[in-house]
Amino acid sequence: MGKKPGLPPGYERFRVTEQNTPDDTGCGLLHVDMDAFFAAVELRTRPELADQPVIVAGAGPRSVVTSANYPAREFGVRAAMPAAVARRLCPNAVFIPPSHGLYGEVSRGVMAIFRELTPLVEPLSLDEAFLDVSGALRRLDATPAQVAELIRQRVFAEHGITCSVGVAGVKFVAKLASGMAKPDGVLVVPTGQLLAFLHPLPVAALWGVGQRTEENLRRLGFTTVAQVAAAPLNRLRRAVGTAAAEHLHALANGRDERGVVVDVPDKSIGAERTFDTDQRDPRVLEREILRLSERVAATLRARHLRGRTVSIKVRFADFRTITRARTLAAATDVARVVHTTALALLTEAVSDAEIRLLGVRVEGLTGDDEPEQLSFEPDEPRWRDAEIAADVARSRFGAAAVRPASLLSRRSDKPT
DNA sequence: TCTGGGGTCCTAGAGCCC
DNA sequence: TCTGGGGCTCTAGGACCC
Repeated sequence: MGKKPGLPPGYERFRVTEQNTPDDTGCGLLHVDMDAFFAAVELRTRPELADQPVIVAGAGPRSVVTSANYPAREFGVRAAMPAAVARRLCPNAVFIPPSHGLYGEVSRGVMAIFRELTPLVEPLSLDEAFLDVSGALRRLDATPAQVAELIRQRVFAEHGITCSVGVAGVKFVAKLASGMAKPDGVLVVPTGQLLAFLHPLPVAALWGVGQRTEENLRRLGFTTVAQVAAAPLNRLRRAVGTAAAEHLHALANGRDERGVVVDVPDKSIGAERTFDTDQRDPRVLEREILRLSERVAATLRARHLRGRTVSIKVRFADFRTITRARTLAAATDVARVVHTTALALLTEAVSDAEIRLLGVRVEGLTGDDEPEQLSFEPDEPRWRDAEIAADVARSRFGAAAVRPASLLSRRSDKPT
């Protein structure tokens, strides 16, 4: 969401229309991206708002825009923009709080449509996925562009939202194309025109070039993809480091060997919270660390994972951010262990400072069926049993059914 | 304008082992 | 015994993505 839409001058020839069908031979990779996904899902039940600016954002004083429909974007509203700024830019917009459960539901339905067409589906987030349809064309009796159109028709018919599709022979070009096809369109980049498509674009079009890297590249005189493609690797390395230089050079020359990966394993599980107002009370901070540890451990158990490294993130009032990590003797999914470690890290790293955000993350994940190393915490198995029992109670009676005693009282820090 | 929350990947330094 | 270097792991921070 929040990608830069729009077609550069001269790129109409790549768009699929009734009059124009670019050659899609060998273009088996599709990138499908829902248009203004969260806002579009909300508009299904409030169609009378379709032509008005609609912004999905949390209600807190520090919330940001999660999604904005196209009328709102005309006022300059973008995803990740502070909600207060969005309100100033577009005072007449309708603000809707996000309903993440609903978006997950719609997302599962859409992904199911993709999987009916091809087993090679790689979801990137709730609202986008790569599909490799090259092996399914004969069975579907269709070209890649026709599969793209079929997907769009079915997603709209069954879920009432529009999506855009990029069709190409390599992944990142398909992704670029879907962004340019927005809203509600299909773009095909014929294999023979890959470089003609890529080279006029600004460097920021390349996957992995954000604000900082763009600025570094610009300082060295690189503003277009063509310039990066022609650059000596050594000069690029100076701008962006070894790995990024090789990566960008390959992409700029249209090389992207990555295939569609169906099962991308989780590398870490985390949770974080920005306080409505900065906090320095140790009791508030300790309770938040406990709450976050509980959430992270519950997610680990739900996904049958354990992790060996516990890390915390602390963002101070001045936005300076630090992280601290500790690797345990054995992988864990027990909140008690995550909490004890995270709290120790917090106590060592911070004393008496105004804190804006706290986060807890567990990394170095393995499956919970892998052979267990003995923990140094003798009570860990008992804590684990107790937490699993609490998981069961929560699944039956709701999330509030079982909570640590220290999370039950006091509304002063407004637990969420 | 003033910056959420969930992630991944890369770099660089320190410490350790061989 | 001392030293250097390579490889590995851990840690911290930064950039990026949606």
